[in-house]
Amino acid sequence: MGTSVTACLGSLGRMPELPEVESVRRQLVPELTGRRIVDAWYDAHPHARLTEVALAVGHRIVEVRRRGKFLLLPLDDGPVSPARPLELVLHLGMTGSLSIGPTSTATGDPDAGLTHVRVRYDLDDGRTLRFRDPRRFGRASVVDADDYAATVPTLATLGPEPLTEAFDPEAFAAALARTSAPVKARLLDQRLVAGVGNIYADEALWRAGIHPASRRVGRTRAVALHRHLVTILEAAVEREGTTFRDYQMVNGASGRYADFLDAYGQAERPCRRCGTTMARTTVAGRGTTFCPSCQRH
DNA sequence: CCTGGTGCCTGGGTGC
DNA sequence: TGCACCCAGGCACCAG
Repeated sequence: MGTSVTACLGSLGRMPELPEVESVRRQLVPELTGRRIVDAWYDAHPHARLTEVALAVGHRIVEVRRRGKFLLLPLDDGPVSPARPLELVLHLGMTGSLSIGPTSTATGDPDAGLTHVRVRYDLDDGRTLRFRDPRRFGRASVVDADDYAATVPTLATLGPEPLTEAFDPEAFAAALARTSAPVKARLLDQRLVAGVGNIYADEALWRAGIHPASRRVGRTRAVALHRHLVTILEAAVEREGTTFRDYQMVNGASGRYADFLDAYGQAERPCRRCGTTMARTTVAGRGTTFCPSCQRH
């Protein structure tokens, strides 16, 4: 029961996109599945995106799922069976991370030496799940399962999971054809496809040879972009296991992961495809790196 | 409906 | 060494 080591299951300095969140999910499954939440505490900061956190108390975590960048923890009926099943929704934002470690009674320190803890859940195995979030961009909410429209808007309109058959190339191409916004803005807005953030948007657009600010992406290029998105996300999910362990900051990414990046963080370096100096601009309000030569509008 | 712009938040980096 | 400034960005929200 319990452990003296606090396992960190977070982003460790990189913004968590689908592969990072999937990695966290896989680490959480053996720790949290079947555990009952016996007590809760949360940060009362007025801008904290923490709602109904305490409703989880008394309920067991049935499983640990993921949709896009959201972690979804369905809860069992608990002591008082609610009209609808409850679900704990977690989003790591930019800087969020989760850890499982000793309870406050074991250490005398509620946060076990950790900084910026926003939520604590004491578990029935004598350990505590802690949600850390220095910049408060993440969220934690207990909501009615599968009824997100009023509670988690982005989740309510979330697009298909890119690593499932629900992510269809023809539907993706058709959706892109229907928009006039920059293609990168559409990749980031979570409705066309779930889980893509700034890093993988830049990477996929580079691979597909598409300018991030392009407002016209025809069927052929859209299908290529779809294929590259899947390939890149699959590769990133595979690499996550090692990325968390030997974490080192290099251009905002871990040591091993940095070698994998062709666009993100590569400004002023030669394009790995054509040698042109990579450029940096702003698209959809986000820092964007691209090759001005081989990524076309 | 769609689109683009702004604010939230704070650690870390830069420039003087 | 100290200090002011500014950037990173996922998502919510708002105006047009």
